Amino acid sequence: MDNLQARLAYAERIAVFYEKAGGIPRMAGRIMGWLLVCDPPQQNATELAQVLSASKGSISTMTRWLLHIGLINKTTIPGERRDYFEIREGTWADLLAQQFQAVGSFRELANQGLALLNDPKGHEGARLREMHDLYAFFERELPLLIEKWRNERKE
Amino acid sequence: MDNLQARLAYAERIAVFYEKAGGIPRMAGRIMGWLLVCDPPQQNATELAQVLSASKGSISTMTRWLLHIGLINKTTIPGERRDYFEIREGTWADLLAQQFQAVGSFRELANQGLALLNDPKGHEGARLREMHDLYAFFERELPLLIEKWRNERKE
DNA sequence: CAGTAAGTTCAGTCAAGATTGAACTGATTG
DNA sequence: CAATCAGTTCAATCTTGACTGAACTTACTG
Repeated sequence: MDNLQARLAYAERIAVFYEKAGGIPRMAGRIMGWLLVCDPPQQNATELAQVLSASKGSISTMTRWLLHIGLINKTTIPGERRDYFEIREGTWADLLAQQFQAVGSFRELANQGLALLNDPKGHEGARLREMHDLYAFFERELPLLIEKWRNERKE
Repeated sequence: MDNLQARLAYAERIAVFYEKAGGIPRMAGRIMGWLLVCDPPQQNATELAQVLSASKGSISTMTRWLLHIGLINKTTIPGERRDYFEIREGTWADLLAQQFQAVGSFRELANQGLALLNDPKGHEGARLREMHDLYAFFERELPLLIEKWRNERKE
């Protein structure tokens, strides 16, 4: 690999981004970033710890977490006892779909708020009704969009 | 207000949610939550500090931030020198639109990653191409959705 | 102009959570 | 069985950033 430094810097940029945007721990973001540009695409824990200058401990914790979230795969090569990690195919659509789930919770939260008001249908409830209607709209539409994407992709 | 405690608990729930989902500071979330269910919908800094058991300092910092982001309005009642804060109308659509902006940045990040590879169009680039295509798709579609919402709303 | 009320700023404190490092388990190999 | 390697766990440390409280600015009011 010629441009190791550039790729590492890239992994770092990915990490910073995901930290801000999605609340993903820095080190987990580094792993994701590195797995996006490393060669070969499969890497074991020791390699990750070395190239990212991280402890085995945090690699272990974060890979477990990334597996749990479903962003990476753990594979083993027959005859080897090391575990290899790689970006899971379809990760991104799933990740977005998961983030979109929050929309449903917000719609629900708006409902709970309306239940607290004396006159939910009156002027007092306008703030929460706007919130509710918007989130309900997106709760309906976003899954359709993801569907559309998956169909376009298949062709 | 009869159910003060319930409304405060609600503000807290909103705060926790936004903290997880969007990286919004806890106290800013409390202010948003409270402004959603308080009566009247306008509240001044002193009232906020009192009801939320917070220091004037953090109220000042967080209201400034919320104003900057555009989630609330600052209004003044003629003849009074206090500032009143309220949820801005159209806040939610704007907030979503803003969060959707991140999608564009991700598409851009994917591009930068592809530029690092020796053979972006080959097998090596498959991971990043998937990321790129998905985000490009949503970068195109999401603004249309918001548009659609705004139109539906107007009618 | 003194007094008071509203709001801002900022240095210091505190808490949450990421990261490390060392001790551990378990599997493999000579 | 001793030695080594891969990986996990967890207590301790370190970092980041929210929050407070006190000193300050500004503006109104008698």
